[in-house]
Amino acid sequence: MDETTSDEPGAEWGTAEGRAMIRLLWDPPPPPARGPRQKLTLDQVVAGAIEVAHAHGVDELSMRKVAQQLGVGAMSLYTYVPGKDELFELMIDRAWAGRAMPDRELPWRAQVEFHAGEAWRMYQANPWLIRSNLWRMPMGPHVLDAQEDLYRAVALTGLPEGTVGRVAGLVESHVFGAARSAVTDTSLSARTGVGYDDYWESRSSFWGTYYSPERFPTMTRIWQEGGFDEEFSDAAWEFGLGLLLDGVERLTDGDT
Amino acid sequence: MDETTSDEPGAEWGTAEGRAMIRLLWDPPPPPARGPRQKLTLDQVVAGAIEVAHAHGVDELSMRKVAQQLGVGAMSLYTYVPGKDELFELMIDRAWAGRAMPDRELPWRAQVEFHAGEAWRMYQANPWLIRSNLWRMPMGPHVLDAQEDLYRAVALTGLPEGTVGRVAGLVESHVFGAARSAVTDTSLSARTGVGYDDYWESRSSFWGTYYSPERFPTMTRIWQEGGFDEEFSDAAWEFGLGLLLDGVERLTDGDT
DNA sequence: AGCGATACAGTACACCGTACGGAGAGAATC
DNA sequence: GATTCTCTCCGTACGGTGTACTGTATCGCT
Repeated sequence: MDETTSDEPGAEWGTAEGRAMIRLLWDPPPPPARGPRQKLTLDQVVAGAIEVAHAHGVDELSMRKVAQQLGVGAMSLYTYVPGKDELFELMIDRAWAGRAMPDRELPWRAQVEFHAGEAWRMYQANPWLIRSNLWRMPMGPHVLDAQEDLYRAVALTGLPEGTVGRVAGLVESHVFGAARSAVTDTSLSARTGVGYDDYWESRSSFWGTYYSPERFPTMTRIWQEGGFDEEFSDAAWEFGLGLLLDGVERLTDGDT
Repeated sequence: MDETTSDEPGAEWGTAEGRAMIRLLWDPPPPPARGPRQKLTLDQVVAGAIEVAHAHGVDELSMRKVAQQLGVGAMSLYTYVPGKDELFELMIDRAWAGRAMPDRELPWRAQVEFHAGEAWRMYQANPWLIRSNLWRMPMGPHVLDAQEDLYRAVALTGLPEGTVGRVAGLVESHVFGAARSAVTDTSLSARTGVGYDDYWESRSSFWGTYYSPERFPTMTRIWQEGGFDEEFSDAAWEFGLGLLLDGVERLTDGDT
């Protein structure tokens, strides 16, 4: 930690750290001119980390495991990356790199729906994105490109700028929430070895002992009507998105 | 990983674990009849853990710290609680216990908005709820009571059961997402010692070096119009909720 | 009084992120 | 060609984590 705390206030080291991270995200890693050749590339390190997250789950993601996966010593990773947090930011930006962009000829609603679908795909393909408390959105090129394009699509509505920002945030946030539910459920299933239906049975002591239809009448009614059956399918989040975009359409109609 | 795969299918140990957790959540802790008197109560343990989470942040929450806070040895906690995960589930249910219920005489929309406001308050008062990857919604009495009441309020719309479940989920998920943004931002500020505006300045190398208005025209426009200024206020999530409930109202109108 | 169950807590183990320092590789300089 | 300087790789170590195990002290019951 060379903090180099000079006379300037504490904002300074934040800059140094931030600059290093930004450079890591935006610049291709400069090949080491002087010393011995590197055994790996930054891309390989990030890919290896993602592989570990896929194989063992994000909770098991550790520098030692990543290093083992790549066939190097644990401390060697620190020549590619300042630390685990930074490695994780790179993983996130790489996941966002897989998001396709919608056809710009489509109407705005179709474009926004396309973006939401891509986000959903991304979370399904990379569940480790959701199950981590390390996550703050990095200012990586792929993240920003995708966000910019979503903003652009929403801006086609002609709504004022502030509203465009909010609506785009709502769309991302909504898909994230739906994915969080789905991933939490499936990862729970994987961990306990029981599926969605079995899970409730396995806690049947609860239903017999503590649950009473008198205390939870609405939940009971919804459950009886099968309202919880397709909770974690595509239909669930598409329904919510539809509601949201209906609201947006109403905004645009009243606007003119 | 001792899976103890006996002749019964894997649901078996899940049951034992689950039953213990459910009992912990729903039954007052049985006072130990036989041995020496306990120095603490389960409630005190949970309260101490929450205190630690508040004081040091959820990342610093550890069994040793909780024990120290309570003036006992680390291992003594395990006589009250099977492990850290279970303790955390108890913390969550306790947080939900603080959620007030709306006046049942109000129209459904006001009741739902009240619930959303309570959820927002809860997340603001307990930021550790959001910054943890341990979180899966426990089937605790306070969680279920609050959810039941939200379902009840949504059901006042007269929508079909499946839709009621989805809308309620959307409301909770929306507030959670907004709170996640807000909490992530403020905790980031606390950690780096720089506020929202300063943060961007501290990464100013990015704006000068890599950001180009040509690549991100919409973001630039929104930023210029001040569209990102009040991102983390109450207005932000209330706007989204309004959009959502507008969509719901449209559903009910078309229903009759 | 003695027995058996139980709470408390010390020690230990495996694992984590990462600071530090040494050994060796290879380009740049003399 | 010899030297110097930089940089990679990695072994070791430190302080932290959750928690299994074990021993001891304490209490209610017989």
